[in-house]
Amino acid sequence: IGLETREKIKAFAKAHNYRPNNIALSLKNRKTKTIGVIIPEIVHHFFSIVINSIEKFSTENGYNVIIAVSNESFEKEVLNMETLANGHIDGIIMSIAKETLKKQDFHHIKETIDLGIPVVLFDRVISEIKCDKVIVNDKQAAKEATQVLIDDKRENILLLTSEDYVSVGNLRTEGYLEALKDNDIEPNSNLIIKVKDKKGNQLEMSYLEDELEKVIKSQKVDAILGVNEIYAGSALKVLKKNNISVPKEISIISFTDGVISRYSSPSLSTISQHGEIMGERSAELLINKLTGKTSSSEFKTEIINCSLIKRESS
Amino acid sequence: IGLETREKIKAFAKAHNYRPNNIALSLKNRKTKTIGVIIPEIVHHFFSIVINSIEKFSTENGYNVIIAVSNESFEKEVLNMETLANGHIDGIIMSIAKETLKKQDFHHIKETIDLGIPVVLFDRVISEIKCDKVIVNDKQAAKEATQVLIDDKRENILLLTSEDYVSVGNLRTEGYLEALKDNDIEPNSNLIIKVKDKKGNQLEMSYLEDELEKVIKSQKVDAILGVNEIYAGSALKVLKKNNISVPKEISIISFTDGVISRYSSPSLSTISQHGEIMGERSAELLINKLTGKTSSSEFKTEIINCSLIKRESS
DNA sequence: TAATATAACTATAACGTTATAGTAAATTAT
DNA sequence: ATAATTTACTATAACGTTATAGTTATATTA
Repeated sequence: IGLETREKIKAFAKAHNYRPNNIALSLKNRKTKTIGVIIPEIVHHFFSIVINSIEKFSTENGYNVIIAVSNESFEKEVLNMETLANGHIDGIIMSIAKETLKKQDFHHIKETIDLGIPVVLFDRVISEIKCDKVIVNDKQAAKEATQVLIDDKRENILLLTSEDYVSVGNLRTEGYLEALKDNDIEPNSNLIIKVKDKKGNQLEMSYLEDELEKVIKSQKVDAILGVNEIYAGSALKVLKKNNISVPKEISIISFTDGVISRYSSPSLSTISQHGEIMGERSAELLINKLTGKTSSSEFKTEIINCSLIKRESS
Repeated sequence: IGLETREKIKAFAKAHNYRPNNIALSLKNRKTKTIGVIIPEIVHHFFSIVINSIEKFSTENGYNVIIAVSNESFEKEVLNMETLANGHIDGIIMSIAKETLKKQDFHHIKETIDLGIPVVLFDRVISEIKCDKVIVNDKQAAKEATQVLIDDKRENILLLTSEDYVSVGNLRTEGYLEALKDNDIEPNSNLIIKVKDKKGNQLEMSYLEDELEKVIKSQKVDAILGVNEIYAGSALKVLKKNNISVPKEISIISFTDGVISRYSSPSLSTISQHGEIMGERSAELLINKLTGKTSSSEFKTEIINCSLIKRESS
């Protein structure tokens, strides 16, 4: 088409301020240029960082982001997937809800993949599903953090972790145990608190606080490893209440490098899971699949290295 | 249509696991059943609460939520609006970026409204635009909080606020000044720190910390009112560093009832803006417009009452 | 000038859905 | 048995876009 006519058409379009209808385009092209993200929680430092990063990378690459929140519920996750899969999106990035992990029912994810919709799992993943994944070297990071505590002559390290079915909590527990073993320290089951999930985390936290108070009154504890900063932040409150000085008497290291860690006092040493990188990598993996840059039958698992950020609590 | 045939058709549909294509439906019905949300930041307690609440209410009412982040940038906000307005969404809920407020350029919002797309503004709003709005009684809340401090015999109240063009910061400053006036306290301009926006809030915070340190060393200060919890949290760090006890020597009240306030020590007394309610009301106002429940030419401004949550810092 | 290439214009089908309307068949009422 | 009514079936157009292909007009080359 000649340059002149092309300009004329563009001018005409602008004059009549024409805007292409994206819905019609989606129908025609059979793609929506939209990525669906399903996360368990949005009011959560790590997840909001990841979303932010997904949104950023996707926008730069011409994709919109649509967000659905499962609120840790299996039913809502299934519903979200079905809604999104019905034509709204080209692909899905997700982190699995706790309830789904507990139920071990992943049919909705498999069905979506079978429908030809690429899925990328991040952080909370399962080996059973064949798809791209982005995870953190949880076990190694927990091991290293535990080692740091041991090197500081702390041998009675209390672990604040989640229930077993949460994959990341589990891996972190493994790392903790391995570090103990490597240093010939006998693990003490009284020093492992598995925080029970309760609907509404108010209850969850009071459970943690009660349990922790019991333990520090009956056992020698000179360090705490928390699998997230809410647990560590709550622990700090309990210690303060009992006039235990941190890090002198008990030092603390926690997963999740969020805002609590930075503004608590003493500020918490944390293990950063680099949510920005996770988000970016997830979006990249998905967009590569969507644009056909990578084969739709080969799957990659990217492992992000955590890093320990030393602050006042250790 | 007879019951029998209806069942037969449904059975057939299920057998062939038919799923209606939402894109085709959107094209046909000229509505997408999707709400666009544009916010300045997502890694931010207040905004993530609001989004969560919008998402929840919208899902319950059969709407999806698509999120765009302006990152406080005018250009990105305009871009986001245009993308969303091109057929992706039925209506928009937004909070205006700082840069946009500074520039006072709201053409993109007006154009969207002129296109027949309903817009609801929340928290950061502007009177110039005719649309539904959901705000908080910022001025009154700041006034009341200041009064609480004055009633506690604090007369040298330092205000940590944002630059003038941010409407909420401005209103909170007004409330503070009014409370002083009501109590015949002469406002002292040295006690008002307007935190400069810097790209990347690392710098922003060190500015705040430097300024605050200067003031507390040169002036008598016995209370601090912060317009958000990041400012208050940073202030707490400065006070701790200078061995000033909170709340004994200086008491603190802060806007934004987030996670910093709860886990800092002493925990911060805050003014909650009730993000859940804001989100829900915003979604409700928009959906009412979309479903034709309310006239498209009448606009409401809902005012949410803040509430003071007393903790250890005051 | 004829042959060829380039550009401009026009028409149709398709993406998946439903609303509309018309016809045919079955059922019910008179 | 006929009329009236309900139900079943069929066909077409429309939402806004582009790909495809065919036709006509203009410009370039031999």
